[in-house]
Amino acid sequence: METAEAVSILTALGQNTRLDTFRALVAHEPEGLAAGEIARLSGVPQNTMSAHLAALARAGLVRGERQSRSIIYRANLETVRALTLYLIRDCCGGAPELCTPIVAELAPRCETTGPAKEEDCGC
Amino acid sequence: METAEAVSILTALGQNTRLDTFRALVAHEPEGLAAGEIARLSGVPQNTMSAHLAALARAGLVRGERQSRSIIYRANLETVRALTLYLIRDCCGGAPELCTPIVAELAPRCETTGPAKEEDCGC
DNA sequence: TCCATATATCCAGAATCATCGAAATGATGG
DNA sequence: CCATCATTTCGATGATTCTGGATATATGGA
Repeated sequence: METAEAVSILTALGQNTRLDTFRALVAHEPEGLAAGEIARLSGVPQNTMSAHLAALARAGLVRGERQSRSIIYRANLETVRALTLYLIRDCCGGAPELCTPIVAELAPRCETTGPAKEEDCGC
Repeated sequence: METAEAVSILTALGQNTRLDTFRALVAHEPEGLAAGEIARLSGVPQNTMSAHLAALARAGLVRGERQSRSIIYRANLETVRALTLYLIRDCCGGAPELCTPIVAELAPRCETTGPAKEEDCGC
């Protein structure tokens, strides 16, 4: 991932309404939510929410698909995965002390066989 | 981490100059860089960079320490670690298909014993 | 004390963003 | 075709952010 793309994703998530919206969509995977329902759940006017959803979509964080009258939005976890790996790799390249604790915390199973060595860390 | 804190970190990194600056500081760990040197490397006026560094510091992403005349800034990887775990856990809670591939990609060693089971994933 | 260096703060202009009322677009059923 | 519903687009307003010139503060040396 290029830095410019990371900036756009970080900017999209760096706003309260949008981060909340994204979290709501993640929580409603895989069914998704209609745009109007998202707005109603958040107590935000529909056109305001529409603008935020467009921003999230531009960053590749959500995708909207027309389904009859409604447009169903769904979270795109692949983008979060790419952003996460960008952050970890970009940091881990210069400082492996970041990668190891994250892996250790996410996959405690790996701890029983010892933490991953630096040269095995995909960073 | 609360969502409000995550928003402030994401906002701080969601700006080109600041993300570049942070990356430069990560690359110069653990010595750090003087504020003026950062500005010169980026070709950004000194006072503009000072404002960006203040924003990064407010988000806990960097720390400045006076050393004689200069103020040496250093990246705070702990904040990136916390943000990363927030993103993964917040997403993984609703969709474990995010956590597993990240762990698999970061710690290939864990793959040889099979990917972590969902109930073992710290998400 | 005076000067040079290094950085932060103050301030203002330009640009971008968030918000929302009003109107337009698109889909469905009668 | 018309009425209705769901959503987006338009347009305007207020708030925030980015930027950089000028100034203030802090440190160290002569």
